[in-house]
Amino acid sequence: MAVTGPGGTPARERVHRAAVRLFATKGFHGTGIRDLAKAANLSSASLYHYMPTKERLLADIMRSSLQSLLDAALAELDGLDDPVERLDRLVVLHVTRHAREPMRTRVVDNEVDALTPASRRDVVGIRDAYEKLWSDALDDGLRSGVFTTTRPATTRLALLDMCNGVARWFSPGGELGRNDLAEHYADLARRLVGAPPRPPR
Amino acid sequence: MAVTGPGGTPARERVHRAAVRLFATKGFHGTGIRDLAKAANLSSASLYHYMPTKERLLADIMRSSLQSLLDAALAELDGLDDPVERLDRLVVLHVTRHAREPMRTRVVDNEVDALTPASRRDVVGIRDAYEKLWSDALDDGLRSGVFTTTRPATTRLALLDMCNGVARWFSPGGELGRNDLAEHYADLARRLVGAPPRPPR
Amino acid sequence: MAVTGPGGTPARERVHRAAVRLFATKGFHGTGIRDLAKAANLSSASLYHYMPTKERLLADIMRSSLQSLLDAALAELDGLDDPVERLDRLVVLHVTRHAREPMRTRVVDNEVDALTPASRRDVVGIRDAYEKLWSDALDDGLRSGVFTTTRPATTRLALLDMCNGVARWFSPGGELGRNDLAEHYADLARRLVGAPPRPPR
Amino acid sequence: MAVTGPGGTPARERVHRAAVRLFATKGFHGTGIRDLAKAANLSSASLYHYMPTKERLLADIMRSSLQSLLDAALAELDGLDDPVERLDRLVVLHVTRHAREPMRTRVVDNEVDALTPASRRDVVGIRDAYEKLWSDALDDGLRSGVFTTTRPATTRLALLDMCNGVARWFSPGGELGRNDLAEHYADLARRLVGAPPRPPR
DNA sequence: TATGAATGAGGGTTCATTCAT
DNA sequence: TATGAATGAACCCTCATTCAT
Repeated sequence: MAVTGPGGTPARERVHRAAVRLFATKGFHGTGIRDLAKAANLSSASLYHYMPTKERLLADIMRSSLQSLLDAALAELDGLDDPVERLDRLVVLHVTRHAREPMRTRVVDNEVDALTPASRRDVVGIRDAYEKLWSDALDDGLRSGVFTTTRPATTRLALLDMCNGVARWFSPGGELGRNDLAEHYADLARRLVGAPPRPPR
Repeated sequence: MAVTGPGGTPARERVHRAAVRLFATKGFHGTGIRDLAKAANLSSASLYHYMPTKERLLADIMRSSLQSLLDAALAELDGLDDPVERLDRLVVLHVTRHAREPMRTRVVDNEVDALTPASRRDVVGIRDAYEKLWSDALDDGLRSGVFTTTRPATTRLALLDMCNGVARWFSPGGELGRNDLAEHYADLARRLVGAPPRPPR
Repeated sequence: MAVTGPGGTPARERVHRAAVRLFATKGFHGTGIRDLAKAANLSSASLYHYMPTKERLLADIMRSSLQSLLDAALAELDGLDDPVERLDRLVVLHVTRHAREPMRTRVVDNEVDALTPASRRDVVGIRDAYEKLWSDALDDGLRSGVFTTTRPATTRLALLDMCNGVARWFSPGGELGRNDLAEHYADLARRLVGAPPRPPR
Repeated sequence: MAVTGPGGTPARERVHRAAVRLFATKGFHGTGIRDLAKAANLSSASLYHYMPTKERLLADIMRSSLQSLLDAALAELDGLDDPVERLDRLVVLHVTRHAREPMRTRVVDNEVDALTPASRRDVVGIRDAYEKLWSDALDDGLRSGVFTTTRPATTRLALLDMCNGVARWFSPGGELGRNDLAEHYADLARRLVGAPPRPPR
């Protein structure tokens, strides 16, 4: 039996949605518990039926966001060997997600410092596992000679920063669709690592 | 006769330094006026001799940071026509600055939303003027055929996001020096826009 | 089911009572939010369940006080034509109220300048409506010749000032009761406007 | 050698003037030391060359105001016996002063509660001496039968309240001059105490 | 489930005052 | 005489959180 509060949507979901939106636009510290309550159509006391703490709510959002991204990436890469294809897939997945959920992603990217040390360890752990997929693809490509760069570590960072940027400016209603955007970024990524361009469709 | 408070440094400077550091690491909303005071070796009341308001302090930091970057860029580009050289110079300047003052830059990049509408207008105005230098260089290069990309607007954003990222992870004491870093980014930037690689030294 | 806090009285009422007492004796600006809290047996944070703002609390007190006085006056005068009787009734009502609630009245009389422009407009509006009842009675009496004075406007002010004064010195426990006081003031008022003395009882 | 600060007027006087104006319009507690400084064209630190304390400044203003009123009243009444004439003179003096210096008078009337107990004793002492002149005149008149009232104490209060009111609404530029006003109040006062009207001029 | 009431701690800011210059 | 710098205490108000109902 689904329990839906006065907003028509299950309350827990409403709280998370509201939190994502507010944390993304005003920052964790800039968002008050009352803002959250109002946005979720709940009293601030009721909020605590759906979250243990404001900080834990943030941690949950970040953790689930990153975990889902990691899971998707693992599924995407499953069985693939070719570094170029792995890079392509990682970029397309990453950019697609960032374009589909820019708010959620902005929270993940900007609010790590607001976490408790314990939560922070968890979150950074997942993030590291995710970024290792990128490092591995890059390293393999460099070893096989299909990628070229004089500074692999720095190049990897540049590549990720470039892809992360999407969440900061992409607006879903714009002229450029998510898929076209992702394709374009795959092209850019190949350029960055010195891989041959993707064949035209 | 320089007036220096209990910290050995002129107080106004100490306040600004402390603010940059704290705003960068804990965020504007995460930084209390008492944190600021302690970091500047001042009472919280004394803080108000050196700033009208916490928000105006932030605005001043962002404004002066951006203005100085814009001024330096204008000086750097003065008299230059070649789009490739202009891009090189912009990237080197940008990355050097971001690596020299990562804190200050992080504040500029992350705390725009904490500004008053009025301050925000000012700050965004300067930032737009600065980014126009990049757009112009890119457009000129595309027109002359020395750059190639199917989506100029998106490519410009990707390029800037990549360069901005430096401020988020660069630590001055690391193995890679500021100048080498900047050179490497100039290489990456050329790749991104499809320009010929820079000749080896 | 009445909800009563640690003071035995409904909290909202306790807050208003305390505010009236403190604003009357120490002035609005001389009363701190902590004074108010202590007097209402509440923490200063809890205060804000019962008032939006210290200033709005003041405005509410003044508004309701004046409105209730105006309503009572309108009821009192309903159907009356004779200016002398109207003046008698106004004086008796006014003085009785001022003697019954000298604190509340002192706030109304002394703290208008502490109001926000918006609140001030409201409050002064009600006060003007109330004073118009006095003006009308005076004017009617002058027109009919039952009152005589060379300077009606000034006389009206003198009359009101005289009656307002009660709130500043009347203490409920004194030898003179509220009703006797009011009767005496009705006599004085008649003298002031040159009306015949009231018949002895 | 007169010492005049940057305002062209002796500084001490400027401070007092400013204090009178501000205390009258915003109240003692509503007036900050910085308001005072700005109004006196001085820094807030410099203020303390001309006053020991904000409270003592208030006390000085009130004391000198009342003392000067008392002195003038004593001079005015010197050698007079007739209660009616004494009352006339007191009213005219009182009203004239209140109309000439409404600000100063408002401070005296409204800010007694802001005084230190010690200052308060001083001030109230002078005020009591002054009011005794009124009581004496009234009592003498009642004894001699030229005044009639059933409640002398209350009537005296009503009389004083009426006269004090002038300071609250009189504005020097109005249609009614100070002297005419004072004459009118003398008429009203006679009415109040049941004395025969003053002969027409 | 849902919320009004309640609060200690802290938010940013201003207070009246002192003091070295 | 005049003032910038400095501050502890207090300003009004909001914070995240708890709890009885």
